Amino acid sequence: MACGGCNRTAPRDQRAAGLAIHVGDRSLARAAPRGPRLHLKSMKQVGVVDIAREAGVSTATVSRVLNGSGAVTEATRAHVREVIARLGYTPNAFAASLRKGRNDAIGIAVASISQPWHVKLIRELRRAIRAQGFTTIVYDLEHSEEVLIEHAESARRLRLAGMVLATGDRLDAPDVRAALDQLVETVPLVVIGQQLPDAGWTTVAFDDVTASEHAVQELLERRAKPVLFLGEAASSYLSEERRIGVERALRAAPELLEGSELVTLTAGMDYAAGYREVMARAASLSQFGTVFCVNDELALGACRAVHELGFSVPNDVMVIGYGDVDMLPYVVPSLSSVSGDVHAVAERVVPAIMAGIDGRRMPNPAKLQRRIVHRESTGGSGEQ
Amino acid sequence: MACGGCNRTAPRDQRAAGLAIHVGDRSLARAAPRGPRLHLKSMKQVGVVDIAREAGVSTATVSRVLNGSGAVTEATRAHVREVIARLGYTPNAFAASLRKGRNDAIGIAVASISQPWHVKLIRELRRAIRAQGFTTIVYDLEHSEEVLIEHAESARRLRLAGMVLATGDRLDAPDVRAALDQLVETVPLVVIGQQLPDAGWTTVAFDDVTASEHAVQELLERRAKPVLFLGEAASSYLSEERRIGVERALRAAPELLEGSELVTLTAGMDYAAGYREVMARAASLSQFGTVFCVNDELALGACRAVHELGFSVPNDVMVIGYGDVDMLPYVVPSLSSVSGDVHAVAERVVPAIMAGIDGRRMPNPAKLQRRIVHRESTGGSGEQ
DNA sequence: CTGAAAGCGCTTACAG
DNA sequence: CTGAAAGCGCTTACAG
Repeated sequence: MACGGCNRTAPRDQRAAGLAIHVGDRSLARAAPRGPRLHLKSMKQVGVVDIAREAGVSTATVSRVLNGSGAVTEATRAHVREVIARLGYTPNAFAASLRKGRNDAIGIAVASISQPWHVKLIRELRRAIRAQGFTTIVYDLEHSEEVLIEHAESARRLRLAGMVLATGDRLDAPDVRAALDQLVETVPLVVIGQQLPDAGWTTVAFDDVTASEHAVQELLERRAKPVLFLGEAASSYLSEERRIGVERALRAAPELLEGSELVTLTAGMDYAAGYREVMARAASLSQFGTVFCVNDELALGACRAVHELGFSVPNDVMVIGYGDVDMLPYVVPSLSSVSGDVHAVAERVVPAIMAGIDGRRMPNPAKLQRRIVHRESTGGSGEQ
Repeated sequence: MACGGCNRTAPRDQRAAGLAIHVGDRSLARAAPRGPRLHLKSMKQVGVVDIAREAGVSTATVSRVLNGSGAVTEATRAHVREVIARLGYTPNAFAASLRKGRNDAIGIAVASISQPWHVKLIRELRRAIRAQGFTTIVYDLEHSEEVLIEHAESARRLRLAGMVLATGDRLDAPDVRAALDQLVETVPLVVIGQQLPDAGWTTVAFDDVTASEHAVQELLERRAKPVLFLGEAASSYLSEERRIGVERALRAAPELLEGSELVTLTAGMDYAAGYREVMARAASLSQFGTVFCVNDELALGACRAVHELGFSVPNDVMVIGYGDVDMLPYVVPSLSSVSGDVHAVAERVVPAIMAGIDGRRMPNPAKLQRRIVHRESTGGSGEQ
């Protein structure tokens, strides 16, 4: 397409008719085409050849200046930089990565960015990964297997240098497992939170069984009554680990285990679910000494329900969550939680992913320990 | 590098010595080199030529099958697909984008993914953008100008099809403004939340002045006492808008304006800041009828402080936030908030970004209206 | 220290 | 419906 004002070629229509793009194996029909693309400020973008011509050097020299590689005279370097700035040149990341045969980006995929612990983890990992000279790209799985599979496909297409996957959702559904197995063929992977049998990747995990067991032991010392456990064993690996720990602690006192209730949630693990499950037990709530929740959102909802039912936290029933998000000290009553240190996670993950990039496979590090933080909702003190 | 087991060439060392990568204008020294890269499962990755050879067709046909473009016999298509699956081929996104001269990804940059409203917005935008046949890429600005500038640079290098930027932080610092002006030269941009003069992009915003004014008017009807306003005018555009609305409502009653305090926070707008500012006013708290916060996190921290000081929310002082995040109905007392609909935002943003991609510039749509949600912290009822 | 030239893996007119 | 060939914008041996 010719352009009146200049002798350059206009870029092709960005949104051609009937074009289909592939996401995973499905193809999404493209929306109806719009008119041909008008031009923004500039037409054909400037490239290394334009810089080279204008600076009177070769493209090789421009590239060397761009990448700080090879030796270039300080004078040449300064001159090329000046031309780059003057022409407003931005390197094309695709061309560079294609030629180099690698991508310096590492993916960080988390179960949900609406969970504050995952956000903390993302930021900690980003910092640690950048310190190694890599960039990062964030993936929000929205607790969806379909989205995970899609992102795994995207990671392969983008030839990511590595991938970190943090989720408590089960990864053993056949199609999910297949997607991960395929991913790990070409992209080094570190999974945070769960170990699958014969997995071709490194796993970093907390010892949730022990943490839950200890937490319940401490709570039973405070009040020797049955426990109401809220988790989602069906699709959640972490719920299962935590349930096992709770059961283990309760087995020390058979009559307590007898009276306890280990709920399997099926419709989410958010504020509403915690609220709903406790409200549904209005009649039997007084038999429990503790509501033990697999995350802090459930715990907050549970507290609200206890309050609405006319009971007191912690005088009538104690409540504890998992994750220790920033908000907990500020709610009334302040919420107790089982805490996991993101810094410790990042310290294990980064060497493992770097090893993967170097073609080595690092063995799984020892499980990380969690810490129980008692606040008002379990009678307080202890620490913090 | 030769490889004993196969006759293919090993990929180059992924992490060469002394290599530097560029982020913005700085170059990060790469960590010390490790040993040469060992191979994962496969060596040279399979490409279209391998598929073409194995299938007995041309690379053009393989490409057509891959993209669903052009006409291909159903038999050929099926055969090529079989070969692709058998050889485990994944297209190289760099090569495709380089050749096509475009990227079908749209960036979504938000001030902070630790704020639930932004997470809701990301998900709503992702859904709407995908429906248009584009993929998305999430950027977390961490409330940092430096990170924003970095991401703008990244967006240009990646030749993103478009960019959506949602932040209440001021964008008028010279280097930030320069980065955005440069970005918009090549990448269509839509900014959510604030209008800058002579901006080359479309803005979608709420009418925060009016919303704040109305909210304070309603609260003054409930209790005609001065207001404690918590915001961060220095670096926050949204704080300023909201402060103006609050002042406007207070001007109706000069003695109330007189007694009110409009605080300019300087160290963040999180739970801790809300808590700290109210605690610092232990002596004077009883003079205020309302604590008006520019976000929900501040409001939660403020509630806690009121509680610790021995006052009651809402009987002694009312508290209201901004954003209406999911948790608010579940805290005690449940928190009132000024709500903004992410769906309405996405409905304005997507056509604007599509227009930008088509080379058109859409005028700013009318400001969106917010809704005041009264819960227990302002005396409840009203709605919800 | 610098340049000429090949090539990364795709897609797309163009020709048949 | 299919193929041969050019070329997207870089980087990198290689030669000087």
